[in-house]
Amino acid sequence: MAAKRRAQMVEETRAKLIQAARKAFATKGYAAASMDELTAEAGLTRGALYHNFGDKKGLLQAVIGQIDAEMVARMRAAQNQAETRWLGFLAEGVAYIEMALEPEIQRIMLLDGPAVLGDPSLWPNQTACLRATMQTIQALIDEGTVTPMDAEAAARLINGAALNASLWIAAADDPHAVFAKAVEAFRYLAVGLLQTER
Amino acid sequence: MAAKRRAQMVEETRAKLIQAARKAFATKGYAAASMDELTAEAGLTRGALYHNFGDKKGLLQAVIGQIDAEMVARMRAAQNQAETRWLGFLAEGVAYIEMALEPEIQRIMLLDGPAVLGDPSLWPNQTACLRATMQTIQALIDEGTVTPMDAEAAARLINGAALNASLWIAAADDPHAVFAKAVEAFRYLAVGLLQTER
DNA sequence: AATAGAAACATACGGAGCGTATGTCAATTT
DNA sequence: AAATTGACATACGCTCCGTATGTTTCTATT
Repeated sequence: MAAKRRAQMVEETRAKLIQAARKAFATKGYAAASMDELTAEAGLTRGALYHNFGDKKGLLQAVIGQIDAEMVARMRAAQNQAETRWLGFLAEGVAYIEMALEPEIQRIMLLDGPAVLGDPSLWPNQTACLRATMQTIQALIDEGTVTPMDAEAAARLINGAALNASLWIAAADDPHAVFAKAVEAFRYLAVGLLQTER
Repeated sequence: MAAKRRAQMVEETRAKLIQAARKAFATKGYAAASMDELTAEAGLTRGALYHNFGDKKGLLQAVIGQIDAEMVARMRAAQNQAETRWLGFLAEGVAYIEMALEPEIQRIMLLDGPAVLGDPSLWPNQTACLRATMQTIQALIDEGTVTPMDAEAAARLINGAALNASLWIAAADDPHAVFAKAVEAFRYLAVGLLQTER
C-alpha cells in the first residue's frame, strides 16, 4: 500500500460511509437504518462515523448534500440541452419530476430529509437549486418571455407542484400513464402561471 | 362514578391517548416523542397504547386521521362561505395554506406523517380531502368555468403548490409578508392553470 | 531524525426506548 | 353466580444511539 496523504484517506472513508448510508437510508429509511450495520458494510465502525459526521443527522446531511449536488447537475444539463431558455425551464421541471421518481430520492430527499432536518428550503444546497430556478424565471421575465411577477413565489409554487406530481406518480399503479398526465398538467401549469397576461 | 358503558370508557381512553399524542408529536416530533411520557401524561401506561393502536405507527395514524378530518371540515367551511363555486375553490386553497401554517399540522401532517406512513395520497382521509378538490374542479369544468383537463392531475398539482407555499411561509422570517406573496402567486397559478384557453 | 502532539478510528459503557409476554381486575355473558 | 372475555398494567429483553476512553498512525517541530 502506497503511503497516501492523510487527507486523501479521510476522504475515502467519508465517501465509503456516505455510500453505505445512501444505500441503507434508501432501502430501510432513515429511522430503521442501523449505524452499526452501516459502518460494518463500509468496513468500519461507528467510531469513524461519529468522528467524521458528529451524529446520525450529520451523516444524513452529508448524504443529502451529495444527492442534491447530483440533482442540480442534472437539472442544469436539461436546461443546457434545450434550444431556448423557456424550453429549458420546462425541461428542468420535467427532469425534476423524473428524478423524484427514483426511490432513493423519494425516500431520502422527499420523505426522511424534511422530517429529520426540517424544511428543505433551508438546506444550503437545496437553496442553490431553488436559486437556480429563480434566476431562470427572473431571466425569463427580463427578456419578456413571461409575465412579471415575484420570481421566488413562482419558483416555489412550481417546485411544489412538481414535487407532488412525482410523489403521485411514484405511488401510482401505472407510473407511466400517470407520468404522462402529470407532465402535461405541469406544462399547462407553468404556461398558465408564467405566460398569462394580467 | 356512575357505571359507564364499556365502549364509552374505551372511547375515552382512546381520545385521551390521541390528545396526548397530538401534543407530543407536535412539539417534539414523532421520533423524539416517548411513548412512556405520552401515556403517563394521559394517566395511562404503554399497555393501553399497544392494546388500542397496535404500535407507535398506529397511534400516529389515529392522530393523523383526527387532524385530517378537521382539515377537511375547515376546507368545506371555506367553500360554503364563498359566493360562487370558483371563488370557493380559491378560498379552499387559501384555507389550506393557512392551516399548513400551524406548527402542529406542519410537523405531523407534512413532515413526520409522510416519512413514517408514506405518501399522503394513499392515506384514507387525505384521499377524501383530495377527492373533494377533484370533485370541485370537475364541477367547475362541467359548468364551463374552467378549461377541460384531467381533474386529478390539476388537483394534485394545485395541492402540491399550496403545500409548498405553506412550508415556505412557515420557514420565513416575516411570515405575514410571505403569506401575502404566496397567496397572490397561488391565485395566479390557479387562474393560469384552470382558466387559460388552449 | 527523533520526539511530541494531534488526528483518525476502534472499543467499551451507559441509558433510553420500543415491542412483547405475562399478569390482574372489571365487565359482560349465560 | 360462575366463567370467559376484554381492557389495561407490569416486567423483561433486545436494539440502538451517543459518549467516553483507548490505540495507532500521521504530521510538525527542532
